[in-house]
Amino acid sequence: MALDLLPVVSATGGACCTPLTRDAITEQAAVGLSQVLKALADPARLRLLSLIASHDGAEACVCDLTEPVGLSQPTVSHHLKVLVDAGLVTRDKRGVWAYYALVPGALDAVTHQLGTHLTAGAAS
Amino acid sequence: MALDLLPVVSATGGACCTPLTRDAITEQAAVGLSQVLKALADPARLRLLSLIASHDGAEACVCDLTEPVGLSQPTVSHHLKVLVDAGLVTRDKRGVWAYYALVPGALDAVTHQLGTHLTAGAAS
DNA sequence: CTCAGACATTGACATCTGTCGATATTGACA
DNA sequence: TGTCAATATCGACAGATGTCAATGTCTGAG
Repeated sequence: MALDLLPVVSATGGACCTPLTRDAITEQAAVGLSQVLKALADPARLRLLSLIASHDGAEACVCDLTEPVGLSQPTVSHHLKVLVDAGLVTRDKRGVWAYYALVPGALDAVTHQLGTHLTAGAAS
Repeated sequence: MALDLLPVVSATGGACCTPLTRDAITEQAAVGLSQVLKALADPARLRLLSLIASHDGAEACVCDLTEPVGLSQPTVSHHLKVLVDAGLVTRDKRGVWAYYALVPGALDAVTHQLGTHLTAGAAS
């Protein structure tokens, strides 16, 4: 096929398009980053993370968290599971109580990716 | 009613609770922050933001964005509206074309709030 | 004025998400 | 072993969300 010899210019007329200066985020990276952001994008979960960070040693048990957020115990447990699945907190069951702690650096990784891909003129 | 004289200790037995070292994020701040994070928490919108950031001058028109993300034009327009409403990008219609540009500092404000409230031992 | 093209809006639909009540599971203790 | 308390899981429900086809709106060209 000699079709590849044809100039497929499609003649847009030199219109609106501005030139690219670098590559955008990949589909795969966007999906992964959005999954962590989805875990963060809820008022209850933000409060839970903040409460955990505010406790001594950056860890807290469910009984510390249920009352301040004003939600039922199953709902709090559900939100904490979402945060664990997103890799933002860890769960450590000691006896009857479950202690949740921040994962060091997890949030930094998110903000770093945001800055890398979503800031004008950011190179690496 | 003399009920308030009763010691309502509820005797939890001095159990699991760790002490607070500072105040957590307020409900109001959590709602506001989560709204911006919801706008970010979508693969298509992350790619749109990244594409805009990758264009010269950190701005791009819809015709630059529809094809790379692989979605229909109304869907892209919808996502861009979400980003505008969240204060992450601006819309500037010049003639027939609509140019979308990053809002400088908008992303920094988000990451700064995350670091302030969600990092262990972060003071202010 | 009419037409064509770029973009926004609408309406509809399937799917995802947050919430709760009810129930199951687990560990401490008598 | 049996009971109690802390937490997780299940089932159900209302509301939010992402997507597209169809249509509307606006601008520039002729």
